[in-house]
Amino acid sequence: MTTQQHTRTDAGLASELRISVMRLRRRLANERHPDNDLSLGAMAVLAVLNRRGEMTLGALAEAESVQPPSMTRTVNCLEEGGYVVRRPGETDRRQVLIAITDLGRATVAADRERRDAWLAKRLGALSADERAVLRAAAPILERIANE
Amino acid sequence: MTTQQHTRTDAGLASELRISVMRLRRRLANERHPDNDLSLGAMAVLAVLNRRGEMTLGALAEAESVQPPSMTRTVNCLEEGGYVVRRPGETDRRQVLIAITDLGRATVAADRERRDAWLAKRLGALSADERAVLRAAAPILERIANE
DNA sequence: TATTGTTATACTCTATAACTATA
DNA sequence: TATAGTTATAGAGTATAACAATA
Repeated sequence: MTTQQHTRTDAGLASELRISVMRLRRRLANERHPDNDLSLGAMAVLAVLNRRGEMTLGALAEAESVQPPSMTRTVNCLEEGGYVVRRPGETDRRQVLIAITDLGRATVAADRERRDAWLAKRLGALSADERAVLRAAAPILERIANE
Repeated sequence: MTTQQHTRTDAGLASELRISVMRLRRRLANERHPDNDLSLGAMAVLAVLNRRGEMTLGALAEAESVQPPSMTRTVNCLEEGGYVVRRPGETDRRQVLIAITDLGRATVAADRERRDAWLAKRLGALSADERAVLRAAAPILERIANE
């Protein structure tokens, strides 16, 4: 009985979460950063590089849970814009090391400064309790997504 | 000081949430339902129709926060599969009313029964506290997305 | 041979603009 | 004219398969 109730509750929660996540992501994807032409995914890659330093393309793909060809495309965009540079791996020349540039770092910093205006504005409209809930939820969502 | 701290915290939260939501959504989109060939969005539309009854295409588009052409496509898929039926509006024949069929209802029911196996499985692995956090977070995310 | 990354190709979901039918 | 929906077209983001270079 208790188990069944849990199951039902989890199914409902899964459904609700799924729809919320889908919709929120769509809204976020439509909110573009005014100062640059980078997509949501590209900005996320830039943030990873900024945080973790130079990485191989493969490691970057794994960190973002995408396939290597997708990451190649994203990195191409970033490189064309001068946000990152590629260089061949030193010990293994099949690898490609990707590093963030000064422009990339400045972009991340500027972006963080007035980051996610759309979302932050809405977060600001929430109560402190609601924000606390989201703050607790974010790492759980992250963990689920990375499993 | 307090304000600044809030701002900083909100920016960080926005960033974290954004990345979590993006990634989780991508994972979810890759998890297909084994019994049918419906996309995540199509299943969501079916769920709305199941809950709210017959709706016009425009109302459905607004409910899902997509543009009418996108909804036309989704409804085409659903209609081809026999999950919904179209009929012209009675008072206004420009409108198209979309209703869920028995197959559609059965699909929603079956889907709910073993809904979101991927997500529910992961939710089941969480602690009760963590599930409670997500249960509280889902409607907040939903509200943010619908604003 | 196995692995790293790239190229080629295709699919899904979304959008905007132009069009049709009705009001 | 204005509105509801559709068709046509395009763009972003993702994937798989085939390929190149290196190990």
